Amino acid sequence: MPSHCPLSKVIHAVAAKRERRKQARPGELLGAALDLFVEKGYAATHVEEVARRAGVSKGTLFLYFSSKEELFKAVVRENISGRFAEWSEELKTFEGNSEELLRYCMSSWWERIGNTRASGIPKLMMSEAGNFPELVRFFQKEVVQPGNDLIQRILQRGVDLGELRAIDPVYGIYSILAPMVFLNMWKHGQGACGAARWARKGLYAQAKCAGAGQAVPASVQVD
Amino acid sequence: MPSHCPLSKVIHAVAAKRERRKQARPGELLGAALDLFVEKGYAATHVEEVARRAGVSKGTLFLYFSSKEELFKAVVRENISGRFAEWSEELKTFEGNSEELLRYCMSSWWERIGNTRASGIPKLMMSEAGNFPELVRFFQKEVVQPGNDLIQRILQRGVDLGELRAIDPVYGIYSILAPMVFLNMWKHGQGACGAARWARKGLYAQAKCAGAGQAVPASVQVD
DNA sequence: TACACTAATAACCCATAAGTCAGTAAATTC
DNA sequence: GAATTTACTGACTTATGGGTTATTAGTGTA
Repeated sequence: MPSHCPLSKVIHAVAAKRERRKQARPGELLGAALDLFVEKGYAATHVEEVARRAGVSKGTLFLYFSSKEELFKAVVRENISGRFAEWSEELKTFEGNSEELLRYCMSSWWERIGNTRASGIPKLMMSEAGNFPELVRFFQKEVVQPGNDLIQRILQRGVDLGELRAIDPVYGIYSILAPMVFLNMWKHGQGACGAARWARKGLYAQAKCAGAGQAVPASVQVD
Repeated sequence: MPSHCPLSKVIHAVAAKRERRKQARPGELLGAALDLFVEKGYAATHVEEVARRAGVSKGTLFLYFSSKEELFKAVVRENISGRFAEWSEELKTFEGNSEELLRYCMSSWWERIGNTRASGIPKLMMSEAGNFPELVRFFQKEVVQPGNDLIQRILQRGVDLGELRAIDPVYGIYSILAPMVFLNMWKHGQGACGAARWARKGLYAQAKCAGAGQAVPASVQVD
C-alpha cells in the first residue's frame, strides 16, 4: 500500500457511510442490546458497545433511548411483556380442554421466549436484581404480575369448565412456573461457571422428575 | 452545639483513633469483603466500601491485599477451599460405613459452608463468571476440582469396602453435588428477584424429590 | 524525651463509562 | 441548486472506582 494512502482511509472507504434510517435504528439497537445484556449482564453491558454493534454511534443510541435503563426496559417489553397481549387474546378464543390449553401455552412460551435469546433475561434479573431495585419493580410489574394473571386465568377457566379442581391458585401458579423458570436458570447458568457443570445430569433429572420433561416439548435440548 | 465546635470534630472524637492492629486487620477485611461480595456481587462491590466496613481506609486494604482480585481469592480460600484439607484428613481416619460417611460429609458441608454466608459465593460465580474468566479458572482449580476429588475418594472408599457398587464416578459426583449446588442457588436467588419467588414451593419439592430432603439436615429452612 | 520503625491515612492519579451538545452531512422543499 | 430540516457523529463533561504514594502518627526502645 502506498504511503499516501493511509489505512484509515481504506477502512473508512469500506465502512458504510453514515446513513439515515430512522425506521430501522430502534430495532437494530434493541437487537444488539438484547444480545449484550444476555451475554454480559446489565451492569457489565456498555451502551457504547451496544451502539457499535448496531452500527451507530453512542450519540445516536441516546437519540432513540433516553438512558441505559430505558433501553433495557424497551428490550424487556419488546421480547417478553409485549407478548402477553397476544397470549391473552389467544386465551379468550381458545377452543379445547384445559390440558390442550396448558400444553399449547407451554409450547408457545418455549417457542417465543424460552428457546430464544430473550430467555437470558430472567437469569439476568435474578443475578443483578439486588443492585438495581428500580429494574426489579419494573420487572415485577411488567412481567411477573401479568404472567401470573395469565396463568391464573387459565386455571380459573379450567375450574369453571369443571376440568380442574379448585386448587389453591398460588400453588397452581407455582406448579406451572417452577419448571419453566428452573429450566431457564439452568440453561443460562451452565456456560457461566464450572460449578454449574457439576449439576447438569442431576438437575435435568430433577426437572423431569417434577414434570418439566412432559410439559416442555421434545425439542428441548438441555445439553 | 456552639459554632466553635464543628460537627466533624465531634465525629472525629467519637470515631476510634487510628489504631495499629496488624493481626486483626486481615480477618476483619475478609469478613467485610465476604459480606459485600455475597450481598452485591463481585463487580458491584467496591474496595473502598469493604475498607469502610472493616473500619479502615482504602489504602490500608491495599496494604494487606494487592488487588481486588486477590482479596476475592483470599475470601474463597478462607471460606471454602481452605476447609478441604480438614475434610481430607477426616476422611482418612473416618470409622464407619459409607452411608454414615456421606451423611457426615453432607452435614458438615451444610454447617461449615452451606448454612453460612459463604454459601453465596457459588451463586456469585455462576452469575458473573462470564465477565471474569480469570476468577473462573481460579474457582475451578481451587474449589471445583478439589471438591470433586474429595467426593470421588469417598465413593471409591465405598466401592473398595464393598458397600457401593462401582458406579460411573462422574455420575456419582453429580448425584451428590446436584442437590447441594441447587439448594445453594435456590437460597441466594430467592431474595434477589420477584421471579424467584414464583418458584419457591415448586423448586423445594423438586429438591426433595431428588433426594436432597434426606441428605441435608432437618435444620434446613428453605423458607 | 528522643529516636527509629512501620501501620495507617488521605490526597492523588488514571482509566472507564454514562450522558450531553455543537457541529456535520444526508435528505427534502421550494 | 439554494435553503431548510434533521439523523447522525464524536469530542466533551462529569462521576466513579481501582490502585499509588507522600505524609502522619502509634508503639517500642534507650
